Amino acid sequence: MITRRVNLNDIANKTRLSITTVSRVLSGKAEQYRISKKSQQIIRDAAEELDYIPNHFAANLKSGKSNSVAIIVPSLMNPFFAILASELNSEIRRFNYISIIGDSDESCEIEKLELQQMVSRNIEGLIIAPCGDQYEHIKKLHELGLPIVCIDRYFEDLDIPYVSTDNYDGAYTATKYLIENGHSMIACIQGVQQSTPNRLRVKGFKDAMDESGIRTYNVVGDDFTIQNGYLETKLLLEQKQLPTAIFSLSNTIAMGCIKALKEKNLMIPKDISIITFDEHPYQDYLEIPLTCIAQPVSDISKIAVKFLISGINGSDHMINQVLLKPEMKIKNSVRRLI
Amino acid sequence: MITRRVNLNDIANKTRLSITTVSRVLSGKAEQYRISKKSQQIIRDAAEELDYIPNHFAANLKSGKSNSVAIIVPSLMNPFFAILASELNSEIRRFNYISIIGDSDESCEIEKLELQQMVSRNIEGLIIAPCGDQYEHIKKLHELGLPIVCIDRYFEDLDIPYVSTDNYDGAYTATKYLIENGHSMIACIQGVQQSTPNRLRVKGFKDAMDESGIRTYNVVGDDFTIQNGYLETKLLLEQKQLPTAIFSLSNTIAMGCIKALKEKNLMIPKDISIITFDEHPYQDYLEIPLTCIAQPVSDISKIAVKFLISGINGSDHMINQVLLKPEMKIKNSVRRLI
DNA sequence: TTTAAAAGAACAAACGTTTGAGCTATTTTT
DNA sequence: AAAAATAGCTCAAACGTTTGTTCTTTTAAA
Repeated sequence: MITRRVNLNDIANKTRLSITTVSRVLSGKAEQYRISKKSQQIIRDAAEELDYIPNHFAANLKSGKSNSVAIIVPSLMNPFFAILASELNSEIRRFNYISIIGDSDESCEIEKLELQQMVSRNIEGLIIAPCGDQYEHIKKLHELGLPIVCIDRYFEDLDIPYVSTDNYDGAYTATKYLIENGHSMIACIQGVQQSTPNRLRVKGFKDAMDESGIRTYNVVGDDFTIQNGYLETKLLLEQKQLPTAIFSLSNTIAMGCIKALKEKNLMIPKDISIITFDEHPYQDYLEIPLTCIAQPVSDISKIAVKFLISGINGSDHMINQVLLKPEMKIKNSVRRLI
Repeated sequence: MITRRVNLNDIANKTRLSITTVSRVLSGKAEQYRISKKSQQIIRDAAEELDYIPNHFAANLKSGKSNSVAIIVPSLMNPFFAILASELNSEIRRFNYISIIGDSDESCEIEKLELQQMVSRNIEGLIIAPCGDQYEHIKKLHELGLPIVCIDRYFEDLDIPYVSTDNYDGAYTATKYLIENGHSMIACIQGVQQSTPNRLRVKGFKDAMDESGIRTYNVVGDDFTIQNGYLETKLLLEQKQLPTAIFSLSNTIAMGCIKALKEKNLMIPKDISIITFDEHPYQDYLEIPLTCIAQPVSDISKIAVKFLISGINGSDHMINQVLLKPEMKIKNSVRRLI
């Protein structure tokens, strides 16, 4: 800014009242400190007239309250996280907090750096979908007293609050559904292996398979990206024995999957069936709407913010680690084989 | 935070050096102020050991540099803006700035409020896709010296820098393409009417129609949402005389469009052709990949950030209002009628 | 050897708020 | 009429940095 911003001092000078009084009126503490209605009006008018915009930095320096929280997700390019971040952002704003959004690009190093930057900006809380299984830096902050809520990805054996989907249940349900429809040659394309959701989804998949006495199955892949879905599907299609169904562990993977199938002129669900984790608004407009395990993104956001705000206000919830049930939405991408 | 954070004073005490010296070393001004290598090392070691994280608020209060900029878009739910915000976010980070992302929800009131909040957080710059044609609040900030870059939507008659697509050209090209393919009954579904891109797209559409001697055409709609695309298409399909082609002015509108057509069992492009503004990664996976006018989102982001950083550094570009040519990507959604 | 310059580090004020404590004038209670 | 309470407001320190100036010590030049 070229021109100096108007500050409390300017208003104090103009109104011939003290900075203290002005501060108290403008920060809503007028009643508490018995400032007369008249003075209040004078101050408010002056503030209005001078276009006063408070300096949060100065305020925070003294009060310790920054009114900002951080949101860190592994990739904003992934629509799942983009939508999540967007919902969190507006939910947080409802509590008069501002959010600083960070993208760790699936890198623990970047995650640490971003976290540092955000702490140095005096965030009062953190909502994070950690990118891996490294949690030292997060744990340290938690122990320092920073309210933290993990979303989507979390650490099972830490006592950091989290809100996520019941990934095991979702994967188990999806797999059972495939099996019930007569599939037994099922390939599973996974995402980031060391992430909790991925582990649990794979576990749900395997358990369902095992329970049904199906011994041979493939679990491949290593990233929640279109790219990974595409490449892994390509590879799967090279095998002598083609799978009759693919279980994709994210919407991005599913997209890559579809692309690879298209290239081979394989039809869904005629030639191969697909079921995927995640719902995406556009999924319904695909050639074949995909049967999916929809995560309750809105609920996750709302609960996460609720937990965080409670934490900030020092009133922790009794339970603060929740898994919400996902919903299977049956469309047209799974063929009935029996 | 429960525990007090480590500050410069703690490090000064530990190293028996002054706060000033510590500050200078840790903020990279050691050489400039001739701090000995030895002292530098001592200080850096101590900082490391104590887990020092600088307090940006305090730093900013003195220096005036907040190292943060604001990004405000009309709706993060719209993938176009979500992707744009995401790209801007990472581009800005490359310059060691942090971005605060805001969502004005297509409301000028919210936009003003957010802007206030951000200014009070001492942002050094602003990248905004303003939601309407109201610009007083933005102009005021600009005159106060805050570097601003408009993206996507902008004000033609202000001298605020902007980076956007050549919307007129895109719309003109798209319309001509439809006409060349023998279409003459063309409906255009628009978005927010008072936005510059929308106005120019409509103008491009009309000019192309007029030039081709086509006098009758429909321009309907009022929002860049799936909802709007859906409803307007529904209405269009109620008419006695159906259009042979629809020109959708955004990817969201196109989605609504497709939904309405599906419900009526109309096939693209057999029964009706579609061309749309915006490209979306998922668009290619639709039943019928949509022919579209792709905006150079990455380039827009990079140029916008470049302009902004120049502005912040006080070195304004000669030209700072640019329109990038969009690219028509021909897929399969337009039928050749002749 | 004296003087000047350079190296190395510290002082202290400032940034714009918030906040506990204190002050004066007025009103209420005794 | 004196004492106590209340209303209304101000003082001044503090938050954790940055920064222009100043101080001391060492090194180089005369």
